[in-house]
Amino acid sequence: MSTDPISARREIPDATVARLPVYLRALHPLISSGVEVVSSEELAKLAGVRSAGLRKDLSYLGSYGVRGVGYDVERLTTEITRQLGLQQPWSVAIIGMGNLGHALAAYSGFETRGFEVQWLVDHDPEIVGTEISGIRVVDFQEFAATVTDQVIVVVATPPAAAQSVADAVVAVGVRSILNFAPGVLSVPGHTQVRRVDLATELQILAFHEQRGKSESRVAGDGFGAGR
Amino acid sequence: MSTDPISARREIPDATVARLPVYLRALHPLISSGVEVVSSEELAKLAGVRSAGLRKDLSYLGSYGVRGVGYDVERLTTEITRQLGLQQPWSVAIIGMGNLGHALAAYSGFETRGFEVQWLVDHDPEIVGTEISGIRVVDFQEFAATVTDQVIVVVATPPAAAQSVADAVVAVGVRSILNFAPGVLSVPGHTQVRRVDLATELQILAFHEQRGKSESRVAGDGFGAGR
DNA sequence: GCCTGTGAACCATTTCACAGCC
DNA sequence: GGCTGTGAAATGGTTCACAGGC
Repeated sequence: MSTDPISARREIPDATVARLPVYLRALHPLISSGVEVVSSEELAKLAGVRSAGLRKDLSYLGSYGVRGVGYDVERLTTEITRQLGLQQPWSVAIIGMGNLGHALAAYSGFETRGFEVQWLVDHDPEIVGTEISGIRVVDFQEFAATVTDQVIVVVATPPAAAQSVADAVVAVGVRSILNFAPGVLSVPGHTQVRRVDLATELQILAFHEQRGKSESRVAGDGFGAGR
Repeated sequence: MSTDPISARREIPDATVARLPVYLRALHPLISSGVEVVSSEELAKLAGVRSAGLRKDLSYLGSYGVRGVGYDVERLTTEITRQLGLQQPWSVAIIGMGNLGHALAAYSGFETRGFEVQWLVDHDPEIVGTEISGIRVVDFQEFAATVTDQVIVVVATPPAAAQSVADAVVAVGVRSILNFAPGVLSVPGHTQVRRVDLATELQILAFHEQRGKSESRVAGDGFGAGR
């Protein structure tokens, strides 16, 4: 089934994959402050998970800890980065330059996290050609003509336009979409879509607050950790 | 193993709760177009899930379908709305009026989905007092002085400020936080936090694209549905 | 006949607990 | 002694398949 060039023989569970970025983020300040070794207990606290869960997650990547000592911060960072495929940066195209598109374009977290915004796309002739955050806005034609491999498309259009944008980018060969527009996108089976929806998140919070069920939960997915 | 055994009347699984907003959204166009009855098959397709899963989810709410017929669109909408606690609107406070805060303030999905932005909060004196999307920006003091019950706080500050903002709102009695700032917030056990993080989402997409593992997945959580 | 509601089987994930190693 | 790595148990979630009711 897998035709893996290098390692990656191991099947990493989806739930673990979803937490790796959190670990990566938690490791960053440790590197910056010169910490060389971290225990599963400490890192788990920083990442908001339980130590047993963290150890199990990391065990899927291989044995990068030292018993009785902990994990080498730098090596662990390298390894997670490699596993996520973030050694070489990924190109990002943001489609839809409304309020949200603007905000996403200005988001500084891209470059530091292995992504590079390479296209800002809109169909409004008033906006096309202008510069936002130092990047020239292009129309869809130009995006389609210059799009390369290893690209992730961020859909930040109004809901009504989202599906046709999705169809268009899929037609151009894009296989990964992050959808900020409300609603479910219908795409062919080999395309991945992740959805980020403000109203959904608020509604889930509302449900739990309404019931006094407010147990601490660090969202998205992941084994909760108290406190 | 519930913490409070007695009030655990009808326990709706977390995974189901996370999908109810999606169903609600899928029902909306049906109502608008006057459809009165929908089958689990049809609604599942609209929501991007499998029909068996949809039926199981809805069964936790009670028996609101009719065998041989389907679900009454209006009644189902009412019931999900009720379960999510969205009959009376929730107040939302957005803290941090940078690019993202602006975009969120302008987001039109709030009102139609049971939420009302009641406070825009920033600490920059240049911004406090100005109007954004028709709402006056206040400082934290004024927010703290006027905050009511049933409020959800959206944290849209830079990462460095997020934890202290969280501490401050928790101190004021807030128990539900939607965090857009990268990083994990540490809060007391009775507070719920959901996290929305662009970089995390992109990294998960990168992982899957890197492996040819691009199977269609409707993100967040939820049983996937092909097509 | 058709479509819901649901026990039972199946599968994924989390937690436990401890063996193994520094 | 301390901390990782991991089988095994427990939990939670999804899918199956069909009984039940219109």
